[in-house]
Amino acid sequence: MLPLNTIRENADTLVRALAKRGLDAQPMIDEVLELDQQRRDVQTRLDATLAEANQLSREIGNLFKTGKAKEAQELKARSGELKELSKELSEALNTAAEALQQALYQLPNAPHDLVPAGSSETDNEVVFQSGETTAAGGEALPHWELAAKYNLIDFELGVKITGAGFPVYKGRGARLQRALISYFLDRNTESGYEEVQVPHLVNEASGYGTGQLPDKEGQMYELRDDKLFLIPTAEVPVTNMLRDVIVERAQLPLRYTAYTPCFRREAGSYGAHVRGLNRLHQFDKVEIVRVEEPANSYQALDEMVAHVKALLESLQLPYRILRLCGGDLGFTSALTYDFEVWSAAQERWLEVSSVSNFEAFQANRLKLRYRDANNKPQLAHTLNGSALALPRILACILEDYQEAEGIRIPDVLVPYTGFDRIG
RNA sequence: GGAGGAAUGGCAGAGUGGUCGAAUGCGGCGGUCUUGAAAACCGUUGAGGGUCAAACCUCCGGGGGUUCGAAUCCCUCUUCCUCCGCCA
Repeated sequence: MLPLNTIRENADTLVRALAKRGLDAQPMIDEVLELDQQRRDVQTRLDATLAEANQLSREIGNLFKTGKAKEAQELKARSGELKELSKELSEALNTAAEALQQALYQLPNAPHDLVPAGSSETDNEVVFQSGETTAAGGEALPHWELAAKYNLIDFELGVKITGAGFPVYKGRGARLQRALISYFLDRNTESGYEEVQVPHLVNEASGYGTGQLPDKEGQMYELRDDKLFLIPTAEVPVTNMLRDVIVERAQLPLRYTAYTPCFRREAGSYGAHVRGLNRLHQFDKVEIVRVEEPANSYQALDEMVAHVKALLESLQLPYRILRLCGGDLGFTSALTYDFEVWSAAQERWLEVSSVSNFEAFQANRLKLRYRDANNKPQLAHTLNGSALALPRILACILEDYQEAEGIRIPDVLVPYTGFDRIG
């Protein structure tokens, strides 16, 4: 949710920025400004009414104290009127505030200057590409065949237990995934991210805090009896740790890393391109989250990008970095870099990380603030990124590291796996 | 799951119907003193709305009610604590 004062002060800039999403935001902005004005008008009238009522109560109290009960009784009549009026105004205020809130919820974050205009992923900008993208050539097997061949992952078993998109990892496949998790957590921790273990179910307030709610509940699994949601990403519980918090400036930046499973309904996505590990309903991910002063948040974004780069370099996987265009940019993000790794057998790029700066968009919903140089509470900036998403990394390692007689394990992982090849 | 108790400012903790946004202590910040520091003393110190600035309004876990007036009384929800039961 864009902060109201940003909308009031920079309406024109916002409209121009939002145009990059292919959105004509002018009518929405106008509506917000009008609803804001209405809300304030009602608030002003309510305040005046309450002020008079408070004054009157004091007078009545004094009259009673000095034994002038009769005069006090007379004033009660006016008090009753004021009460009636304040009740009406209070309801009007709620209505106005609710309408404003709803309008604000509809507005996506304003894209940063660097975001290219564009309508789909074809308009994303490749900002970096590493070396060779062909590792194994025409003989390469896709990871689902490798997984079957070496008994690493059993997709059918997952179907039996739960359904499609819930694979069972076995033996060295399970061990390799666990190794990756540990490796990523260790590297993140070394870089100053504090490891946290968080709930995998979140309440509604948390869903609103990071922007999954309203409107996107269809993407999450919901436990209706308890009004809880399975997390689609660790971003939700981790960022919501800071909900309703005012952070001292000296404590910034806050840096967290968390490993969690992620649950996504992915309704409507089927077909060959979702085979194997490409798209799952449950997958593992190690996430990094930062809270920053606004002045530092883009430097922080660059650091996070550099960090994820270093992880991929250390695994020696071919990858590229995309700057998402306006049309592909997430609702809550101002600037996002996607990382994609080359899948040698499928001969396509697989997204393994998405690193975003949300600026004050989430903080505004979360009421996450810090004290500025004048000690005044201001909205902080939040950022997060995957470091990294496991299944696709696993898929690319299997495919890109395959040899005639098995699969090699990237050097950095060997201390974690305890073996240096599969097969 | 059963029975009790509690929820107040960064923390601790007063406050049971009227000038209480809230005593006091600790912590924080500023100052006096000091070569410097500590101690001591003085001052200051919640958030949001609103205003050029003020006035003013809201907030004592959430919601509702009683009353001219609620942190204080009533209802309800949530959370926490104690005891019992169950349990990884």
